[in-house]
Amino acid sequence: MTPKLVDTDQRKREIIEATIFVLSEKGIKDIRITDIAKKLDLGKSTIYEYFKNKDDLLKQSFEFFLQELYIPEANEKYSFLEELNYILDRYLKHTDQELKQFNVIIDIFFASIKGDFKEFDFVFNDYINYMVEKIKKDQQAGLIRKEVNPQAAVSWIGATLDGLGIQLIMRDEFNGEEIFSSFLEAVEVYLKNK
Amino acid sequence: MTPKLVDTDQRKREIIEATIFVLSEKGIKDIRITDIAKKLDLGKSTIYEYFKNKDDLLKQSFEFFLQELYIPEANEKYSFLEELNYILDRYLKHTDQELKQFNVIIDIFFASIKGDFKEFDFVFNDYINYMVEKIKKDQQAGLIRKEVNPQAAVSWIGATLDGLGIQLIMRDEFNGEEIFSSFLEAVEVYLKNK
Amino acid sequence: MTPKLVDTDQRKREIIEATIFVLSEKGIKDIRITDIAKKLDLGKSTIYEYFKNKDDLLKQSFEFFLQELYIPEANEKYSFLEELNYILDRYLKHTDQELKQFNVIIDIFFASIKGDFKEFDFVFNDYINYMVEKIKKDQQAGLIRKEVNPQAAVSWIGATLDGLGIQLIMRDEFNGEEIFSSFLEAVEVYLKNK
Amino acid sequence: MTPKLVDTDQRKREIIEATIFVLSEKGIKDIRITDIAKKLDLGKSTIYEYFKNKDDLLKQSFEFFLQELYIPEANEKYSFLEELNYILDRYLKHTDQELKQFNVIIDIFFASIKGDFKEFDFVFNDYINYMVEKIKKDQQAGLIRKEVNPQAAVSWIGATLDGLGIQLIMRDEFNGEEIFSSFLEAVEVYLKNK
DNA sequence: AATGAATGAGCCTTCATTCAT
DNA sequence: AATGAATGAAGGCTCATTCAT
Repeated sequence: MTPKLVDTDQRKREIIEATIFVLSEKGIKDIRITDIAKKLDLGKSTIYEYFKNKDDLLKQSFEFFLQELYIPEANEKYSFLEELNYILDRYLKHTDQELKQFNVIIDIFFASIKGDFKEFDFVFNDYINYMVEKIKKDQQAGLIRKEVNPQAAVSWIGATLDGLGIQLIMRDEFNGEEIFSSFLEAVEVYLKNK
Repeated sequence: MTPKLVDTDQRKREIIEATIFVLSEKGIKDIRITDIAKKLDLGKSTIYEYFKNKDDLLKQSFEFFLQELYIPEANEKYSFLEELNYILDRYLKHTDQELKQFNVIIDIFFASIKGDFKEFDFVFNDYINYMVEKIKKDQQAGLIRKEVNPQAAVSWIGATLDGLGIQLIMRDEFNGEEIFSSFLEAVEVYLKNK
Repeated sequence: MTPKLVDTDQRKREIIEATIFVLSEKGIKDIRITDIAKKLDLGKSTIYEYFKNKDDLLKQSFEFFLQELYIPEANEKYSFLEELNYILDRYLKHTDQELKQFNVIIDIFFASIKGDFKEFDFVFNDYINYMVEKIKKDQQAGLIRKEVNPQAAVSWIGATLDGLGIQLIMRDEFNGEEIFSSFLEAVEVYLKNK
Repeated sequence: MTPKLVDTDQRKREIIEATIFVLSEKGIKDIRITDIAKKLDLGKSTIYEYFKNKDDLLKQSFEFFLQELYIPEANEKYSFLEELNYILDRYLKHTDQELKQFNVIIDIFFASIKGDFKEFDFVFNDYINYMVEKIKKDQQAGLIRKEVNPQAAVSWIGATLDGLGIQLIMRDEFNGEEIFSSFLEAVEVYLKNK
């Protein structure tokens, strides 16, 4: 029994990573199996050894991408407002590379909306739940007033983040600085308002 | 010279309306000229008598759709907050029919982001400018504090509206009532905060 | 019985003339019924009142065009060499308008070769016969030596004219002057050589 | 890595040859990708694996065809008149197969004139240059008189060859023998005339 | 495990032609 | 006599997917 020359899992991951790369360049509408194969210098049919079909490949790529993306790990110690601040800061200082990644998120987002990949709702839900818990903790710590409905607040604040992310991509002259500080001020006033 | 048997403007409009209908059912990714023709019981080629190509048809359909959609004139008398209230109210009481329309907006929105129909930026820009003016007027009327940067405020508030609209479609159990009132409160506090 | 408002023959001729015009602009491969109708400000279907189909229209247009073209009338008094001279002179001093006409001839020529309009052989045959007769007359008048086979000579001289006509159209820097005088000299030497 | 089961170069060549065959049967106006595929018992889309599009296929087929056709090397030792003789001889003794090939030349020729494949001018130019050089050499060897302008002579002699080739195809009762000898005599007299 | 080659299904688009009025 | 409107038929091309090796 000879050892595997190429780890199948490894190869699978390579394909997924190539998929995400191509996705970030071309977008979901224009991605072609051929592009991915070419990127890896593999035959098209090889991809079908690892994935049932294009949809399967995309789905698994999305999953992988999202897992990599949302790692709220070390942020446990931050308050809700601090984290919001941190997120917007990342929006602001994004690299071109990150901007491209953002495009992938948008693709997943809209595919999810359109029902093509309904199963990705959970990601957004997970994130919302995480933020809701944060607000509750802050309320107990007295950082946020008790009258605020955490679910409701996170819903619209999350919506704003989504909308701002879209603007970030769309507008060439997106004046993040001003907009974010206006938004942050509003959230702060609202959450602490006595 | 025989009188026109079919009003071509009328027919053109029929095609556009059919296009929007099919769009709301299938989405921009899956719309086929065949579908539209079938819906109208027309031959495929007939459509090409009225539109240069698929892109042209979609573009004109989008234009028509958006014109029908955004008719803010009558609202001139409302203040910014009142109008925001009004918009969210329409979100809340939407019919199934309107929900489907929302799907079309998402498509236009997405296509616009993705650069496929860059020309529709203007619609969103128009709307933003309209809101900015409203805030300025309210600031002069003393309804909104002078410290607020109208541009910045409208940017993030608009983003929220976009994000909420998306949630509206995505989530089956979207608790609009609570979310909107939380959002409105935050905006109000922010704009009037002394 | 009211008099005809538009003479049908007149209208038919108009259509034919428009066809030739469009032909000279776009060539046989790219001519469209629509173009002809548009040129005349007529409905497409009107053309079908006068001609069975596109082929019929083209055929009749060709016929008309050729009849107009080859009018060897007054040239009766010229000798063969004089006429050759005259033809080449027209080649040389062609207007842009005539060059376009030449394109039509090429089209007819090749369509005829390709068997699409086999019936136009006769035109070229007519012309050849006309030239053959001229040579014979010149032979009797002692202008051309008796040893020359009129049929054979006209065949290759005609071939040269065809080939030169093609070069005239093809080559932007076609140096007619030199080429024609070389050709004429050769023909003269050959026909008169004792 | 499995060995190639089908030699792609071979297959590409097969497609080109099939294209030329269909071209010789149907002509450029009526050739369909379907025809070529059917001839080879291949799927239409297979052809698109080897050629970018129909134009590309035609262009490459033309190139291949012309390369096969014009191989004048070995004739270096012949004088201009000998070569002319040789060419006309080939005209005369053409097989049916060659006659069909001639049809392909006509197509290329016509397409080239019409500007559809402008790039094939070079073939004809190459041939003309080759002949011009031949005449110059003969002039130095004293076989052709110095007064002859090589460029001009080749132009009209080439034109004659073109025209005669066309007649060859068109006329069922083309009396080559007589015509060619008349033409050759004329050329000889002209080139050597003192 | 890898893939080269092939393809079917399907889409957009063009254009000559028809037919009721 | 004229034509507006509609369309069938056909062609080019794309792309995910298969299958033998």
